Amino acid sequence: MTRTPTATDRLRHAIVTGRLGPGERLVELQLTEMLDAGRGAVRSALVELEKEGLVIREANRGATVRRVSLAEAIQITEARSALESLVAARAATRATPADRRELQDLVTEMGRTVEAADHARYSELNSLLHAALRRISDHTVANELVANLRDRAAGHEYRLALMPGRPEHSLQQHRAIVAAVTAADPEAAATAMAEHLASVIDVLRHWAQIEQKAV
Amino acid sequence: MTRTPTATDRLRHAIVTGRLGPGERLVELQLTEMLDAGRGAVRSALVELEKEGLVIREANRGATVRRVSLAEAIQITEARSALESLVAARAATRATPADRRELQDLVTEMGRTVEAADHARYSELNSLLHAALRRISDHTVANELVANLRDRAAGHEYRLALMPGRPEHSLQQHRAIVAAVTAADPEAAATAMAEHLASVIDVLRHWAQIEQKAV
DNA sequence: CCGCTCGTGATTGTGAACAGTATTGTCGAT
DNA sequence: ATCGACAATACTGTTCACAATCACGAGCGG
Repeated sequence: MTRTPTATDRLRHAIVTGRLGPGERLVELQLTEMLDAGRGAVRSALVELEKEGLVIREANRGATVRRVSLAEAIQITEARSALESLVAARAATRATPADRRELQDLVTEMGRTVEAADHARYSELNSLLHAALRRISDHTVANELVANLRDRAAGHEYRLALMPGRPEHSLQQHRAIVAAVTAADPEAAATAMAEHLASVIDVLRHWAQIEQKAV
Repeated sequence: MTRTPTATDRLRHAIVTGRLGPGERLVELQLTEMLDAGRGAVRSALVELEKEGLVIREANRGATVRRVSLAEAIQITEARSALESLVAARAATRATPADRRELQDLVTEMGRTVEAADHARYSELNSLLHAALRRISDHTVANELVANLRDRAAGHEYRLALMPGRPEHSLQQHRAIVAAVTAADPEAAATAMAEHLASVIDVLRHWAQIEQKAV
């Protein structure tokens, strides 16, 4: 029984997938037909998504899709790094033999997709791997926060996989994470995860410099 | 011009200060007079506070103040630990001389209150110190998350200061944090903060065991 | 030609009424 | 006395209309 997605879910999806671009105006009346919901539900959705950091609302001036700057994307990833390190450490202490198998299977398939240069599938496996770690960690609070942070930075992360040489780099880091988790070594898992996200942050910083030059 | 607190702010305050206890029913019509706001604003406040984890809403059954178990309080503090370590590290790299002075003044006053056994003032200084670190860190994303986590666990933290011997212990840890920050040593600041919150978690775990025996 | 004021349209904010749903209390049968 | 059906109640969820506010542009004076 997978309950039907709420208006909030649909609106969130439209934003993180980019169907509604940054800065786009969100007029309540328009959203009622787009989401097929009453104005009350739409208002509620806007309030929720504002709390999630996906939307900005100004009094009497309406809501817009939030523009997240590169500087903010870096902060988001830093926070994610702190939390996902915790998640990885916990996963290392809690993973069952079946879990370890699953993680290893995921990285081996990631290796194949890197060879095949299948970016879309790689990105998907990437998500699956992180999701698996979150499930194994069973840390409700951290998982909720991480999920939110991921959504917020979605607009900036999608181009990561397209960077030349990046998948190989990323693959190695994921191997290190999974190795630490399967070895039940929480400290190593945390540092491996931190290093992985630190390298993501490096890329973002690099882009930030380019962007500044362009202006 | 400090803008007047919204209905959401007032309701949040009532919950974190314990004026509305865990499990208490939140009837919209009652809240309209308690907060002096329309039902729309009350609804919006409930949605927001649900996102903040302070309130639970069930369809057609109304909202209640969320009960946070000790196990959850531990998770919350773990997540806070991860994020506040990041905050402390950033504060260490960004603190100005004036900031360092302010931090040192705070710990010396904390020392005096410990001698005087002034629990209330100590708790207040504790908050001020953490708040100062957050301000100095200038890490919007992490600060927002930490503020939220702090509110969530508020119901469990208030009794920490009453534990015998705890203030002395806590004071030492805060000294270590401030020392690392003033020394501009981010790694040391992060680990000092992590140790501080680890000891808080230890106390919570200790309580959890007692609680289990009591059942 | 520039700046200011004032109207107008669009959109949010709010209050009231109504409908839908869970809960509680009551009555009757066994 | 206990249980089940059923009515009464209390609340939430939704809709509607209207008031409040802001952005934009026209008109006017300098």
